[in-house]
Amino acid sequence: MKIGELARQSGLSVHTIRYYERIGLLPYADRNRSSQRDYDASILVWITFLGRLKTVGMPIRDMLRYAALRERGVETEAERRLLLQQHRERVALHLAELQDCLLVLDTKIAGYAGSEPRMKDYDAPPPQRRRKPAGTRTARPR
Amino acid sequence: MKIGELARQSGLSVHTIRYYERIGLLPYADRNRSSQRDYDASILVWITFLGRLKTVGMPIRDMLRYAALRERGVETEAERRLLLQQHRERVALHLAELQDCLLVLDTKIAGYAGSEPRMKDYDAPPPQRRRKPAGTRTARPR
DNA sequence: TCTTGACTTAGAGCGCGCTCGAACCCCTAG
DNA sequence: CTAGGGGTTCGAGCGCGCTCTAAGTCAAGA
Repeated sequence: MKIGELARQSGLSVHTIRYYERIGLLPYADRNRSSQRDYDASILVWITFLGRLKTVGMPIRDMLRYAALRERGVETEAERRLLLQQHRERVALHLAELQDCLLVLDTKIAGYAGSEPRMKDYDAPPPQRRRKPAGTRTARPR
Repeated sequence: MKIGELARQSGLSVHTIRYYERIGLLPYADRNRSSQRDYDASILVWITFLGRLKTVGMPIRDMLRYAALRERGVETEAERRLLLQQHRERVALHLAELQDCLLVLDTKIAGYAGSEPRMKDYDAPPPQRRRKPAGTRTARPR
């Protein structure tokens, strides 16, 4: 499979695939005799997994650590597990925070919806006095 | 309240506060006679709200739209509600995705933990053939 | 009076994760 | 034979959200 095909199948752009290889997220791909990358379908499994790590917000530098461990084989499994677990915790925290905020947002949305009892907080006119008349960009000389 | 104090109380850095004012996320603050920003505590309410929008991943450009509407007063409430609702939907979707991925991660972690039955997929040696011998950076001349 | 430290501005720089451009190569169909 | 549509490399550029620097002002305490 050439890079364009892999792009179609993986959803990554050709540019991104090359970029990922460059930085080490994707293993160096064999080239055919015209120096074109020739992929095995199995790479899709790894790309899918990377996609999931990305979805859960793992930064590339951590994916790189994972990828490096993976290339070193079975002996690194414990370490890989740890890496995933640690990120898992971070995600769980973030998830909780997200849900909290979502609740607050919902309350606020509900407040906008009802015509009478409105949330006191954020809807008052700007708490600071008004913006300076436009064009008066802090005329203090230096 | 001067900017340093606001920074302490809000958790934003002084730099960030000034940046937010510059781009319009925070209303232009009054200056005292030495040109120093003088904040009213009520600004904290707005900053807190901004923080929540940030937590739920709203890009600054959307916060700006919201802030602009807010400065225009009560008549823009419907629009603001819409803005929040739309973002709410995006977040809800993201949340679901996140939870899915977390499940998959957990399965994988569990796979690493158990010594015998391991997930077939991602633990095989790299699906591509091995990385080129180090140092052989694509010697094809151009 | 002098020092310290918090403040001011304009503008440059940074880390992240891509994204694109230039200039070139190679294969295939018409 | 030629045109088109893939592919290749290196390296620059971009959008985001800050973050920092330089050079200066100002006010309070020793």
